[in-house]
Amino acid sequence: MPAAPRLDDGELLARLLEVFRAHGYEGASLTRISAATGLQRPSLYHRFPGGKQDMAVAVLDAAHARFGQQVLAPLSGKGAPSTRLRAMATALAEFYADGKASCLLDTLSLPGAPAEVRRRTKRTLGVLRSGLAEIASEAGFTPAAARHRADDAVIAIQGALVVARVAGDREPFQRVLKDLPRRLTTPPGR
Amino acid sequence: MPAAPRLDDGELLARLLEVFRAHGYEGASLTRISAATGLQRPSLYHRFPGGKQDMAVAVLDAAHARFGQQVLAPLSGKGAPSTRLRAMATALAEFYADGKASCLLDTLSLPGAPAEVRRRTKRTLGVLRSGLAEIASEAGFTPAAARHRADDAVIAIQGALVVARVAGDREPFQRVLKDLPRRLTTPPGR
DNA sequence: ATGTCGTTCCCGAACGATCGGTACACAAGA
DNA sequence: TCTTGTGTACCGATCGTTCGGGAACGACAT
Repeated sequence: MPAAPRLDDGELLARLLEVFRAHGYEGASLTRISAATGLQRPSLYHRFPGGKQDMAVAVLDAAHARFGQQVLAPLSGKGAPSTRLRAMATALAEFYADGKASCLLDTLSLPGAPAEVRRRTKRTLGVLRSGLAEIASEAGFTPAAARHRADDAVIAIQGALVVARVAGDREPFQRVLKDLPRRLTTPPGR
Repeated sequence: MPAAPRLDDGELLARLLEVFRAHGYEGASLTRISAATGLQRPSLYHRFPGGKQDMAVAVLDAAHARFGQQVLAPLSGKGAPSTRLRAMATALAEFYADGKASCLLDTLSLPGAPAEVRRRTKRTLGVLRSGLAEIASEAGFTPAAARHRADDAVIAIQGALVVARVAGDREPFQRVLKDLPRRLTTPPGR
C-alpha cells in the first residue's frame, strides 16, 4: 500500500536505544533523537503516537526481548553451567559494546522518567536476577546462596558499567565478565 | 556586615546535592533546584555566578571533601584494616542514606553534563579507587591484586546503588557494605 | 492507460510551557 | 551609605507536542 519507511523499525529502535542509554530519559531530547535518527520531530510522533514515553517504552521492550534472546537464552542451553556463563559473558560484552555503552536500566531509572518507564527497568532487572539465580542454583547453591550470587553478579555488571563511564576505563568491566562463571559456580571455600 | 542568607552555604549545598544526585545534571532544572532550596533563580545566580554548572561543581567539590573526611579518612586510622573498613562501611551507609540515595558519580557522569563536571566525577572516583587499593595493599595483597580488589569493591558499591534504585531493593546494598572488609582483606583461597 | 482513492510516511510551521540566564529595584544589617 | 542577599519581571532558546498538507504507493474503477 504505502510509502516505505526511511528507517525500518529495527534500525530506528537501535538509534533510539543509543540516545536513551547515553543521555537518560530527560537528557534524550527530541532534538537529539531527531538528529540521531534523521527523522524530524513530527515524524517521530507518527511512529510513536504516545510521544517520548512511547519511544522509551519501545526501546525498553526491544532491549528486554533482545536481552532474553541473546543473553538469558544461552543460560538455558546444554553444557556445564560455566560453559553457558561464558557464552553469556560474550553476549553481554556485545550488548554493552565492551563497556563503552551505559545500561538502560541505569539511565532510565532516574525519577525524571515516567513511572511506566521505570517499571519496565525494574521488570528487566528482575528477570536478569532470576535467570542468574537459577543457574547458580543449578550449579549447586542453595536458593538463598544462589540469589546472593546472582545479585552479586548483577551488581558487578552494573557497577562496572558505571565505572567504565565515569573513569573511561573498560578494563574492570572486561574483568567482571571474565570472572562471571567463577562468581556463579565456584563454591565459597575455594 | 550584610543581610543574612536565608540558607547558609552548608544547608544550601546539601539541598543541591539531593537534587543533583536524584535527577542528574540535565534533570536538575533550575525550577526543581529553586523548589528544593526555597531560593528564587536569581538568588541562586547570586550564590553561583557561573549558573548551573557552578552549582554542580560546588556540589561535587563538597561531596569530594566530605567523602575524604567521612569515608576515606577512617581508612588511614589505626587498628586492623578490617576494623577500619567496617568504619568506612558505616560512613558509606550514611553517605548513601542506606541505599535510598543515588551516587553523584553515576548521575552526573552522563554526556549531558559539562566536561568540567564529568572531570570531577572521574577525579573523585579515582581517589576512592586509590584509597581502597592502598588499604588492600596494606592487608597483604600485591599492588596488582590490591588494585583489583579495590576496583571490585568500588564496582560493588556503585552497582548496588543502581540495583537499589531500579529494583527498590536495598538489601543487596546493605550486604555489599557488610562484605566490604572481607572483600578487601581475605585472601582468595579462603 | 488513466484517474481517483485510501493509506502510509514524512516534514514545515507553529503551539504553550519551560529551559537557563539576566537587569534592576528593594530590604536588611554594617 | 555601602554591601550583600532576595524578589519581580523578563529575555531568547529549547522543551514536548500538534496541525495540516505534500509525496509515494497499491487498489480499483473507468
